[in-house]
Amino acid sequence: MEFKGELDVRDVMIDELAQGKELIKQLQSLLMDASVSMEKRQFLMNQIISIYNKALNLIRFNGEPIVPDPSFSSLFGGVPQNSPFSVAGNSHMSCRSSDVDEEQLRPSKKRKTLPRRVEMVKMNNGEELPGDGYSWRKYGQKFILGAKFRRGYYRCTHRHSQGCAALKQVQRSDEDPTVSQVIYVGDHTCNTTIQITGPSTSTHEPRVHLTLTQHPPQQQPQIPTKPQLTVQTEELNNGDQDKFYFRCFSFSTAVIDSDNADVDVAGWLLDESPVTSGSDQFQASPGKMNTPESDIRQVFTLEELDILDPNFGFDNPDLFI
DNA sequence: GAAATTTGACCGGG
DNA sequence: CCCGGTCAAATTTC
Repeated sequence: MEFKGELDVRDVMIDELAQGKELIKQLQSLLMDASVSMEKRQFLMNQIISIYNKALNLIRFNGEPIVPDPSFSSLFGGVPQNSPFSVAGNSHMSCRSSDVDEEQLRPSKKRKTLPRRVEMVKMNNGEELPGDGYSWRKYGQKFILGAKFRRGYYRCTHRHSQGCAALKQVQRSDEDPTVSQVIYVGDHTCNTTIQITGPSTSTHEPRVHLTLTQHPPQQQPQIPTKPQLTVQTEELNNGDQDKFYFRCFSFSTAVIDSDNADVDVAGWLLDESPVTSGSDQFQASPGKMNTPESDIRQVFTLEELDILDPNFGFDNPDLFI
């Protein structure tokens, strides 16, 4: 049997350690913030430990394959047992599947597969998967050897209408049934828009529109992308009544598109607590969200949002109730 | 009635 | 031949 050369192993190690460094930076800022939950910190710490374990193993075994823990089925790509998987409390903490793909550690004769992204998702009420911004159609489920729960197979709803080839697989964790591992396979090539119109009164037209748009990729994507959020505003002059409701997605990038300003907002939005209120003032049109309205929560007023501030950051934890 | 889900059959890679 | 992934008919939900 043949394994990757020393150079490849070195590259993988550099990747791993660089990622570890990034996570430590994240952890550092989380530790400064008292409002961040213990689980979230634990999650990051476990990720860091996992990465350093892998790097150590690479050094110890000079790139030879590390036997994955059998309690992680093939779905988990050989993530060590001390991975974040056992840690509850975080939705949509994601990592590139290549992080855990043993193909990185040895050459494969298998044909190249579609890009994959792996996410650990904490389910709402321990039962239902929070929405990810896409519309999916289930096409199968199967018991996988060694797993307690069936794996669900989903494809993009727009597979036939737009030829979108995106797939996802969902499997509940054996250890923590309130957590599911979601694997996104391939990228969306569909162009879908979900529009949410803000609250209106009898005397005013709606003033805020949230539009979730998935654009087809411009180039060959390396990993599946996430949708963009556009916040469009009109007549921002009504003080307290300008509250609106924000969907709990995780985004890699959101775009605020105001009358005269286009503001790019980088950062991740994380679902951290159960949704509580506000769904009665919410309208969705013309499409529908693929999660229940209870998944919508009031987050901030327009004033708080400070929509014209180009430095506005969605990753400010104070925004989230 | 259309759309979504369930479920057993089928297929192909290893 | 086994197993993971997909298909498609049947069934359920909206």
